Amino acid sequence: MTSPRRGRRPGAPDTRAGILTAARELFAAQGFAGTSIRAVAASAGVDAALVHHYFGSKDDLFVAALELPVDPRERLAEVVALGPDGAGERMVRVFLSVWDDPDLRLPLVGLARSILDPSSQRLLRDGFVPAVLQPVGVALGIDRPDVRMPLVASQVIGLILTRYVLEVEPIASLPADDLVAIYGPTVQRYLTGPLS
Amino acid sequence: MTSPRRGRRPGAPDTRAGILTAARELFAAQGFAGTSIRAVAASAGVDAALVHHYFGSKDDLFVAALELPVDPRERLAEVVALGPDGAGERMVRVFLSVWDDPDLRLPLVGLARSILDPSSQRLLRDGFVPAVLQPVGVALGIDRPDVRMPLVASQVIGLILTRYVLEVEPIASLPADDLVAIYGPTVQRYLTGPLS
DNA sequence: CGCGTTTTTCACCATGTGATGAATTATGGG
DNA sequence: CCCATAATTCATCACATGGTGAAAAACGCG
Repeated sequence: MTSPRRGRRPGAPDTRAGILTAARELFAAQGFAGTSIRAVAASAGVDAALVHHYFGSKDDLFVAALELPVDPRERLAEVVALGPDGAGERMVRVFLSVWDDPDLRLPLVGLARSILDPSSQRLLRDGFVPAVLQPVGVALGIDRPDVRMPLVASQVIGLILTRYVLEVEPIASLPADDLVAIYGPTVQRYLTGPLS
Repeated sequence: MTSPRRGRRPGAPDTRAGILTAARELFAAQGFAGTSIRAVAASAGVDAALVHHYFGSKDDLFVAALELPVDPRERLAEVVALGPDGAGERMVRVFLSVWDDPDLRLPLVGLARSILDPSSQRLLRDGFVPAVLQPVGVALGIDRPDVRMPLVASQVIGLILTRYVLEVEPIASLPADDLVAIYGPTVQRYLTGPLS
């Protein structure tokens, strides 16, 4: 395609979607700090000013790129519906299936890379844990959800990071069923089992 | 103190140590990307060129700042010496005590913040797990250390991040003994217990 | 067809970053 | 005391970044 010196491209190229795709890939691969707007633009085949046009600031691009098309609470509702028995395995299975969804993987990896960034770490501590996980514990009717759900988080975070971000073998490539069998009992104990 | 326009300061100020301290604090608080050499210099009360003088590049400063005065393998030797029974609790206790050491906290937090940085993530996947953890599994004589030690890592990483970096309550403030009681059985099962 | 709007690039800005080299000051040994 | 060396700052560089505004091209509606 021959680009004009300026101005609108002919046809209906969805450059906005192209930018989002490029952003998701780069944020996942390189993290927020390691990804420049120019890199996103180059990867999308557009000029960097167009990124600003569509998304405003880099922060706004990040938010748009990492927007999940599903609400994790809906997926976790499947866990709650059947009560606390066996909830450990069901939770692990839900987390794995969410992460194994091709449409969600890049945004989720991009999000994961940002959790240790001081400016973003409250996303997890003050967002995900209280707003997503705690209500699950409450809905399950478990004892002390305020204590137990963070324990669940500590294992789930470790599992997700080692499998999908850090790619530590063999965790990275074990079948989901194996991981459910391994981690289900851990999560179950954190939910309902004895803690000492 | 009135600084001269240029030149050596009188006396024996250990500006090199001051720079290292400032670097440790800032890398721990803001991560590598969020910490500039000028910020380190300002915090140490010196000119940024002095940071280059003593440490060379920013990468070299990072390596120097995060150098641990202890070899974690020595601390983990205490775990190994008593064999696989009870090794779960001993491991959790060692990790907590290492992290609770005031001299080690800042370098460790700085390191932790870098584990999800794509350029550094191999430190953990190809460094810590095979070089530090795997030999512990081998020395303990457990079955399948190549599979089990990464599982241990997944929980230890989750615990350390939620307690010391993300500061998720109540994990962040529970006494170490409570955490040993909670996480010891998990690590023990990953070491020697049934995985399915 | 003309025009307003949308899309897109070019040109540029301010600021910050990691890094370099020269000038200056202090120190200690001969 | 002198001088070589080490420590320190100033001045500067090349480059990169997020961001802005104007000019140009395409589109679709009246």
